[in-house]
Amino acid sequence: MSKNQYTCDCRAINDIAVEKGKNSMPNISDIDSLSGFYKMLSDSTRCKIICALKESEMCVCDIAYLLNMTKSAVSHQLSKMRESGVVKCRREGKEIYYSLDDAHVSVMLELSLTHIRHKAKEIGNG
Amino acid sequence: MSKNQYTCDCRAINDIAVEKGKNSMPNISDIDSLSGFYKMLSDSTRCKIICALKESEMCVCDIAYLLNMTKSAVSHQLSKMRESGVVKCRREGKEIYYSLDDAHVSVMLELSLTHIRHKAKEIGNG
DNA sequence: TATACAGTTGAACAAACATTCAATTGTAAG
DNA sequence: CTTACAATTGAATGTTTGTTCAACTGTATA
Repeated sequence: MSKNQYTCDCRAINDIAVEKGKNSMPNISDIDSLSGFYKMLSDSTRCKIICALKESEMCVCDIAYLLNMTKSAVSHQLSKMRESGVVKCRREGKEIYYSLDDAHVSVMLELSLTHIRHKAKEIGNG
Repeated sequence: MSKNQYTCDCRAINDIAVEKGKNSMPNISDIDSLSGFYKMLSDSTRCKIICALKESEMCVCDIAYLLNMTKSAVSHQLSKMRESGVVKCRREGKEIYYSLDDAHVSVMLELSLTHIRHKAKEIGNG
């Protein structure tokens, strides 16, 4: 395994490790979906919205009030979340009600929260 | 429940839903840790590094070669990942070997990948 | 039809971020 | 001590992104 012809500026040192990594690497499309999925969860506003909607559906005003934000800011985020299939919505009169459209997401949030609290405790105890 | 005094530009419409959301909302510190944790996973380069290190430890050259990137770019990312406790490292001669320092992370990545593939299939089948 | 309000949308702006580049540190070997 | 190379670091750059602002759409009601 020698220097490759693109942007890498060195030779691989451990050929076997590199080969193993190469073989188990998901394809680009899957990697992009994966990082995109986490990008959706990487903003504190969106995390809060998911936590709120886990309890009950809410209209934009409810969420804006709860999070102390403008309707516009909330609406922009909900729009992104809708595009990526995290939430769905329905109109009822003047209001538009949002709810979670991906059961897996809130389960994962809970799981991660437990993990993070556990890790914080570990660090706390040295 | 009336208009609040900060940046929200409306009244809450469903008081009970808002109250429920409020009561179950994690504290700010936990929300920040949560979104920060996902931010670490939200970049495709970092996802690839985690996938690679799941197989075996690697030095920076190996990773740079495998991902076709410069050592510098890889090193910058590894530095962030080390700070947030995702990877750890050890020196061996001139090389510095990186490995995963958080078993939970690679389990979660695998879980999310399964979820994403399943969802892609759903959409594919209508 | 006019008013009020829920919600959306696009442009603008500032902050965050990933990569590049050049300089530097640390270690091994001649 | 000098050379070579692995790796790190800080500044610079272009891109992405969250929020604001103002204008707009859609629905209910007087």
